[in-house]
Amino acid sequence: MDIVSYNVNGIRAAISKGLLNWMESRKADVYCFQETKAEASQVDLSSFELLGYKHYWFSAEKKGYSGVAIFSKKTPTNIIYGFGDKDYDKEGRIIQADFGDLTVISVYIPSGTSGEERQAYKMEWLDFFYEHIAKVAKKKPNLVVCGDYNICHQPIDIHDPVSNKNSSGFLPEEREWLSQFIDNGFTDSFRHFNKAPHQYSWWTYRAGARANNKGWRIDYCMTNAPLQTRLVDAGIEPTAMHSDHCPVWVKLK
DNA sequence: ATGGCAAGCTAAGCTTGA
Repeated sequence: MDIVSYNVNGIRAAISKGLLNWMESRKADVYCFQETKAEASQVDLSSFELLGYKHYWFSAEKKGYSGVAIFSKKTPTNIIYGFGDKDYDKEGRIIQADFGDLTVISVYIPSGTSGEERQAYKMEWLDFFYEHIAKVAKKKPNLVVCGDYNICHQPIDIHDPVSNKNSSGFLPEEREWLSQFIDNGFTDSFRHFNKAPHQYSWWTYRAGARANNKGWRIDYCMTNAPLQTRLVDAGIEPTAMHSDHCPVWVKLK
């Protein structure tokens, strides 16, 4: 099972930059997308269907904002759109697909960069999400939680940990939250296989950051403990250029 | 310390993003 997570920063923009051709050659079993910034009805779905993908969308109430989706070769045995919470579901940030005994979640954790209010919301959201995942994990033994976490875990995961020590996405309380999430039974699959520094999944569009690899690793494929023996490999794919993020992936046997 | 780029809404500039 080859699972890819990709914050596409607007799926319509990504399509115009060749997302379909990339998906066709990448041939993943499952694509978890974030920041689709569209309703399914705004996209030519037949082009994805021609590639053999079923598609499931959970969009925000606000047009052109946020939104997650799961695309898969196999038809899921079950799909859950959102948390099942009226308030937390307004921004379209989580979708779950079960494939038999394997459960895949695509999540887009809020950014806290646009001000104190949104940072506070992010922290509150993280607590809610943590409890939600704990509940899902009780029912679903094999769980992959893919997405844009908007948090760098360790100094190795960011190009400049010193100047960013007060930046949203690298705050001590966010990093501590991610440590607890991992301690509670999840594996950062990329770090499990790759110990090297300078491996990122997001770069600002500004100031040639990507060309200079001045990035952040904020996208993760987290796998729970029962999947440990099924981990085959994990990686990031910075050559895919349809977004300010790049795809990250995990392979399970 | 500041600014720098892009997507999308809505129709020139605003919001959000990290």
